[in-house]
Amino acid sequence: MNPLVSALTSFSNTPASVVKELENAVVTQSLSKGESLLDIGQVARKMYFIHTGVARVYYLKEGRDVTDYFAIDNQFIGAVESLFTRQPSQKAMETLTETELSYILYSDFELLCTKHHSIEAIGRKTATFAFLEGQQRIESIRFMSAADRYYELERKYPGLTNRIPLKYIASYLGTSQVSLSRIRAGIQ
Amino acid sequence: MNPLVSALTSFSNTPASVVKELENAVVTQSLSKGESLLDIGQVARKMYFIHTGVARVYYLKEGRDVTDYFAIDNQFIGAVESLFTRQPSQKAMETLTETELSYILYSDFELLCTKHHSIEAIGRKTATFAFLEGQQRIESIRFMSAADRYYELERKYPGLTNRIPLKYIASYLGTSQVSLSRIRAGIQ
DNA sequence: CTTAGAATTTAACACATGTTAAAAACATTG
DNA sequence: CAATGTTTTTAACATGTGTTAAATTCTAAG
Repeated sequence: MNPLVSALTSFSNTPASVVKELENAVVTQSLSKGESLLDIGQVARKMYFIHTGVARVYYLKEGRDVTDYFAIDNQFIGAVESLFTRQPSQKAMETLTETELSYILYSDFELLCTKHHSIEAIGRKTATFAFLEGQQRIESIRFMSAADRYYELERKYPGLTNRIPLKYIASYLGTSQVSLSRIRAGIQ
Repeated sequence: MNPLVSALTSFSNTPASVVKELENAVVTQSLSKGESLLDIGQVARKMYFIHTGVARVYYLKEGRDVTDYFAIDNQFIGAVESLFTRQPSQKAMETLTETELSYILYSDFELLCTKHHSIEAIGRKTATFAFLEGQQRIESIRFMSAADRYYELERKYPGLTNRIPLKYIASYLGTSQVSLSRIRAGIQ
């Protein structure tokens, strides 16, 4: 089964016929490093799911490149605000390594939600799950130091910090490259 | 119509019979200032909706009282992690003023989700909306100063800062009471 | 292997914000 | 209207982190 479909349907029991409809709506792609998945100003239309590789969502804040988050392994990635609101995205997405991924058009997903209660249930659970992840992010930003967030990132994604430039890590952690360097040196 | 029901059904078209089922599941209460809606360690079971008054979600972080967020006017409030995960809540809830509110048992809401596709759709949209609000909170924590967040709070809830103790505001804004005082004094 | 460019670390300084503690302002109650 | 306790502000100091810029290390191409 397609990894995206399998991730979605793991949230809920889904009739085989409905799974098949989902499968039909999903597209799989191989991309090389540094390819754009979405540019700033475009309306996002696709929910991506990374099979292998690393991608990031980023944006420009007062001229500076800020990484919003990374997706790796078996994770969803999308410019979620733009997907939901259908407004031009403030955020862009790109691959940071060679990447194998799938996507589904969000409009197709919504059609399937309306058509099948079981998909709607998946949608609710997925959104709920995403909400909880957001809450955890809020907690970690509010109460963990940049150092702690770095160690947490290391723990969660061992080796990531050697695979991609540290400037992306620094802005993701909400700190400067210099401070990240001090953290890595153990200076504090 | 009950304000909680009306807030939920505003997200989506809902058959009158289903609305009636929702109404039957909702309870309305009047509470005085300083009443507990949930204690730390309890499993949250209720989604609250404030008609009038102010309530807050808070928790203890290293012995200190930290306000997670406020609810006021026509807003939902709940210990959402605990509701969703059914684990004992790290967070507590209390009223800060006299409060008129409604609640629905989350288990009842989930039953209605399973029973009616239209409620499931409301659930998905509610969760999506909550997710987007969380994302905005993340942005404001990451990129706005405590001063800016204070002015934003003033703008969004005029007069709130005169209705409730500043220590709650300070911890909500993620700053100290002393810094908040400096902000209010315009010192910076 | 050499060299140019990028990425990372180190250095030096400025400054915003936290901390503790005291003072002032405000609220509440007898 | 005192008197007491609570809330808010002010003061003084320490420190962590951002900034700019230079030094070093790493990477990749010729």
